[in-house]
Amino acid sequence: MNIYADIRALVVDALNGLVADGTLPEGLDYANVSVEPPRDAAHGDMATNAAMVLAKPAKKKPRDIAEALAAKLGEDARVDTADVAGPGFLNLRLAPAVWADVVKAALEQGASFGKSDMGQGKRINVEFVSANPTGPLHVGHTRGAVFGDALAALLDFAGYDVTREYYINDGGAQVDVLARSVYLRYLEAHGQEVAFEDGTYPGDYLIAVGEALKEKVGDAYVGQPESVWLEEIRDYATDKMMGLIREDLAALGVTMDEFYSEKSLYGTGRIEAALAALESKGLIYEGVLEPPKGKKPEDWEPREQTLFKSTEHGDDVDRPVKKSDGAWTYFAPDIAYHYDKVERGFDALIDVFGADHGGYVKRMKAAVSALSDGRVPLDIKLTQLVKLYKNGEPFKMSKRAGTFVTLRDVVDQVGPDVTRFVMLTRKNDAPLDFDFDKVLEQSKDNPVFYVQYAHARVKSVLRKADEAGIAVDDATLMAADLSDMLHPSELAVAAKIAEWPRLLEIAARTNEPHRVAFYLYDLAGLLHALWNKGNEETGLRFLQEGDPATSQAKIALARAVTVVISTGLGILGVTPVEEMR
RNA sequence: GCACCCGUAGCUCAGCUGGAUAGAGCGCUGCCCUCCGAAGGCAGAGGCCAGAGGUUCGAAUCCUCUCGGGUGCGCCA
Repeated sequence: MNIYADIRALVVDALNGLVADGTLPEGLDYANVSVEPPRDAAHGDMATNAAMVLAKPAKKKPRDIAEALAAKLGEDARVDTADVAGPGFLNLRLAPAVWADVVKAALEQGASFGKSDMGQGKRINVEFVSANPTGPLHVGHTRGAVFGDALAALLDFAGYDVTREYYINDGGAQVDVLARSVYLRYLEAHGQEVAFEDGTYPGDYLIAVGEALKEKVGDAYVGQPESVWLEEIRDYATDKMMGLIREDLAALGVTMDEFYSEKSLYGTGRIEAALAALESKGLIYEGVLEPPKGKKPEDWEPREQTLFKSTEHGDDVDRPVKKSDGAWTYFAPDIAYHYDKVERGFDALIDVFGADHGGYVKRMKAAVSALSDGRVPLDIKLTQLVKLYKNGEPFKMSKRAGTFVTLRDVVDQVGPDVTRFVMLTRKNDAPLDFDFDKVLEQSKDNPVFYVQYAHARVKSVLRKADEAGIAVDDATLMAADLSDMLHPSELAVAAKIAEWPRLLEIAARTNEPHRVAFYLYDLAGLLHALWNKGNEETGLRFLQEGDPATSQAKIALARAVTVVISTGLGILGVTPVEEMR
């Protein structure tokens, strides 16, 4: 049940009625007609801009249309009043029964409340994390992981068929570096002194891998040249690293549907096939790129390369797919990978990258546009940096020394639920401050706590009601008489609940799961406000001593709040708590 | 030099395919509470939405330019 959609349908019906009786001309486009919550509650429950949007095409004054529309809408039982305001807004005040219905719908639909079919079962691929398989995930990856997983859940809830996918960069030079680093640890396991030069990974996490390798192959590789061991150690090490990464993701509660190997694209003709597809469209040529203006690289010299004419699809310059020595650039397998996604039949693609990859957005979009002839949209979401703090002090880390803060460090300290919620308290493209102490604080300043507390408070009421012998199962609550739910604080909560399906549609359409987190915070705030009012006006308390019927009506509203909070937290991947401890 | 992201209250940030008098938390000021319906409550001050043009009935939102911050810019993934 989406009350906004219902009322919009009502408005459209009324408009059609006006067309039928000749007040409005035929053939009007209603696309821009919207029904929204007004910014100021004094304006009513909902407002529509229909009169203003249609004034020009209908060649009528907005206020005239609004008044005619108001008369029609007033006939519906759901509309109490319809007032023309300002330049032609139509403010609607809805019948109390509408809010009662919303509460009941939430109870009836439970965990499905807010689900929609906007996705129409379309297949959508969300690629995220895709960290190099050279070590454990760090904080930056954590944000991408949480964002991608929540986005996937959000889209799933909105009716899409979602695939969560991880692209394993196991085909480039970085996995050779990994292999050499593991080899050093392997020698170390054999008691040798080794030095970690630049261009190797010094992190401690490879010690165990070196030792495990020794267990496996003994001294077979000691003193041997790279040609003997590189390939095998590389495969062995990337395997181990992916195991590590899967465990990290599991600790955060993230499960991928698909791990796609870059290496599987090599030597199988896949890259060649993707480029042939581009070539057949006349988008591949041999050419020489202009050096970037202003900042010219020291060793720049013109070279002929194989280029993808990405400028035909919105990029700024054409991009090389082959190096001057004939080897593929990293971009070539990326093209092949995205070609594969298109060929697997996805209707839409989403890539989640770190903000430092912002420079690749246009070329990836160009590639997908070209490969799918513009059929498959690709949205690329960038996640900004996470700045770590402890007690308000910046938390320094150095990747060179191998002392970076890992996903594990974060999850072990504050838990997966807190980690996930906090990561979504900012829009994806805004930097995020993460303070290890503040996120655990039990105070109103902490959104995680604030939302969980609202949920726990209601759960506590349900327990107390049960102890008092009042039935509070959903079936009973659904049957409660809500006609006395008239206090502004109660109606504000009900109205917020009514916004839930609409909020989800907006969040899914914009691919912005953070909106769910902000919404939950607002909803929790309204619940707390109502609760606080109950301190003074005892008639607003959920539990009314000796009056089961009234209690059940009040509790129905509260229970509906927990339905939305637990569903919302579920989308964010956070477990709602039953009580605060 | 070019591209992308960002610029909203003292601070950290929301702001719906363009909608009415631009919101929240912190901080600040004032009042209230000391009740396990605990982990505070209520109210108030505080804004040229970086700046200038443009489109529109209407712009924080869309377009152009300027300023400021971040990221990136062939043979690294």
